Amino acid sequence: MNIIINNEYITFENLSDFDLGQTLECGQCFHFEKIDEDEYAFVAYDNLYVGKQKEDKLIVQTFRPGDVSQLVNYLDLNRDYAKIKKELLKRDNKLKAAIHEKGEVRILNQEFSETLMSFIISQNKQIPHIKKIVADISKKYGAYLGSANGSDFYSFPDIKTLSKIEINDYKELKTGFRAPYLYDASVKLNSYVDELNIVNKERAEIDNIIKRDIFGQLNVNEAREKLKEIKGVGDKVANCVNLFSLSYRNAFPIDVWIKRIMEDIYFKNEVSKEEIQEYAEKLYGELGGYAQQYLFFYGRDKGLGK
DNA sequence: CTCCAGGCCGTCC
DNA sequence: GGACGGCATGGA
Repeated sequence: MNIIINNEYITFENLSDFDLGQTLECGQCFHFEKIDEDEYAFVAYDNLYVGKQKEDKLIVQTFRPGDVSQLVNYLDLNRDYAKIKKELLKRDNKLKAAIHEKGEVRILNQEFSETLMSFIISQNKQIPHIKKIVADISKKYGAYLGSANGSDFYSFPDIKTLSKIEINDYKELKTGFRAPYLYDASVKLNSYVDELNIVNKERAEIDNIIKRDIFGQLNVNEAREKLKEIKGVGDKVANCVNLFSLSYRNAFPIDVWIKRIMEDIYFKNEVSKEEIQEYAEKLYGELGGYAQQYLFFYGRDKGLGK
């Protein structure tokens, strides 16, 4: 991979095992819009990016001076996915079709607070509606970041701002029964900031400190239980946060889709979530998160097990 | 009109 | 500890 910086444009050359569209559309994040063929506007932390990819070349427009390494880390571009896929196929050749079709997905390293709130919203909702609510919350409480293709983009509200949002405010944003859950999450997020005595820090740094000092010493099971202290967070939401934000690549979230897909591919009949969890752990081990995402995206696209 | 959505909670046994 | 209904809202 080669990186060239020219004013507000960052160009990545010789990319491998990466597709921006696949990475954003696979269901791991909700704060983006497709604005043209192979062109996406996406928000990470308090940055807006507009990326256009042609084969192994990606050009990203930025909207304020920032650290390139932040974007590289967000997109997980410094990891050897060829090696991961090779190892996964060695463990289980049944992943072949999924990896062949969706093998250019990368697992993002997203901001903890936004990922947590987004996946609390995600329960019992379809992806387009999750995206709408995330955009609405950002528009109402976040900061304006820039415009792309006629649409305005806003940051997801930071923790300090979240702490001022009341249950009824969330209800007005059509979050329904999730409103008290979102409120409780914002209280917990704020308590982390207080507990760690984080003052006067930049947004990304606050995120780093929470990840390091609250979750850094925990294994994936401990982190999941810690997250479940938040109302409205169960096994599935917790594992999504583990995988897509806290970098536990062995987390294997089980939702209605992955359950049906696993039953279709491996079991040929209905099995419990616990059984699937155990099976995935044995089969994929520390690479479970990658396998889960290839399977989820592939299966959802194919309508497997519907 | 019905049924379901990247689930989880409270209550029941 | 396992099963089950309820839950807000929107789209098929």
